Amino acid sequence: MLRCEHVFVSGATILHADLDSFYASVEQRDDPRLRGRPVIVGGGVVLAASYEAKHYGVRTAMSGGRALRLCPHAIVVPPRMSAYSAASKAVFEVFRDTTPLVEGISIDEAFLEVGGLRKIAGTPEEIAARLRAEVLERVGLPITVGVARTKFLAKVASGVAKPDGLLVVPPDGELEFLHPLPVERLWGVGRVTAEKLHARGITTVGQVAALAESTLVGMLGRASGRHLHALAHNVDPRRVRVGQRRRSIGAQRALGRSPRTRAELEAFLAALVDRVTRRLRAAHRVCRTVVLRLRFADFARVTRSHTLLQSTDDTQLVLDAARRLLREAMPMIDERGVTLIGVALSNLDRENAVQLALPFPGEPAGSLDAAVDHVRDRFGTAALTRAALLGRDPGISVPLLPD
DNA sequence: TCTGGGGTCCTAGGACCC
DNA sequence: TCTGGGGTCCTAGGACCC
Repeated sequence: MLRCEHVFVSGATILHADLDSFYASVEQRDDPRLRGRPVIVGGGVVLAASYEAKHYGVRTAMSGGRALRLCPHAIVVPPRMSAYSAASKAVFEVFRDTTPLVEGISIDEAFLEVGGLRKIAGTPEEIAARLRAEVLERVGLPITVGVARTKFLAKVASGVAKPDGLLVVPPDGELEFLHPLPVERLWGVGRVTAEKLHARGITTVGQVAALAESTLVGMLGRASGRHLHALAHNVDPRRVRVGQRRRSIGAQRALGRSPRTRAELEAFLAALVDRVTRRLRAAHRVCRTVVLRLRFADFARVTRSHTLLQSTDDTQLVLDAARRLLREAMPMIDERGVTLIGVALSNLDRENAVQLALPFPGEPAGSLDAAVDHVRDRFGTAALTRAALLGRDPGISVPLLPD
């Protein structure tokens, strides 16, 4: 019988590893008095709840008041972000000792590709069991692992196996596993989408799979419809990718309901910009778009953004842009009352024609024609306009060519 | 039930370009 | 002077995830 390596690789070789109630588990690990008891991390809002608390219906993102009504004897502890960050680093070390192909999804979950390790490390199931034991031994935290042929199914499997579980979905049992599950298990189905589906009597993945893609697109829009159609049939060709970079960096602050003066808002804004640009520089990255986020008393949200001509990691340049956005938003704030202010930096590391044109203004005037030709040929006339705008700053005029 | 802080991706219109 | 099809970038909003 012929056996070749790709037969193995096409089996269930993707692990989705997910720490259980991560923040709460770290608290229980570090304080023995919390073990076996309902623990809530966070104050005004539940950031994480131990399984003992979840048993009473406490959920992440629930208000603290409601959580305590559901579970009056819960122990509420303030978050210790640095402890969680350290625990996450230690767990990711275990991941990377297992396989070099690790794709981090968030602070407490990752995909691991183990298809090439069969000869040296055993079957994916054996590797997953060992991974769980090692995370417990080296970091002291429970972790659930789902194993499947696709990323999506591995994630569904870990969700079903929680807490402290291991579940392998064999390639010949995928749809039997998937189709009886409620639609909420599908990645990308939240409250709004679930309600739309429920309204048409659709509650299981199997019912979604029975619909034509065009029907789903009609109900949910193009991207969501196609996405859901594919997932319901377990079509997910995404590979595990190493070294995915963040696409935005942000910070925000809830303000409560009391009215705020413009001076107060400016002070909050400066603190947020300082925080976020420090993180930007620590990551050795630059941004080009500054986003101001606001939330009003009625919980409606708006964003206002400005894209700079040039990428930067400079606190003052970002703050100048953020201040302008805030100033323009003041009438809205005065009218509606602001309850949250945030700053996000996006368009990270996006080089464009402007930057490529940058060296040219410093060069002898004779090379400007060559610079203009170069920019226009490579990036079109629009890029040339931007290059010319930039060229004005250093006092050098780049001639705009008639098209 | 009265809501934190950190993210991702998609849509849609307008400006502009080829 | 009026016209099509295809593309990018910017801005704003929204759903969703942990």
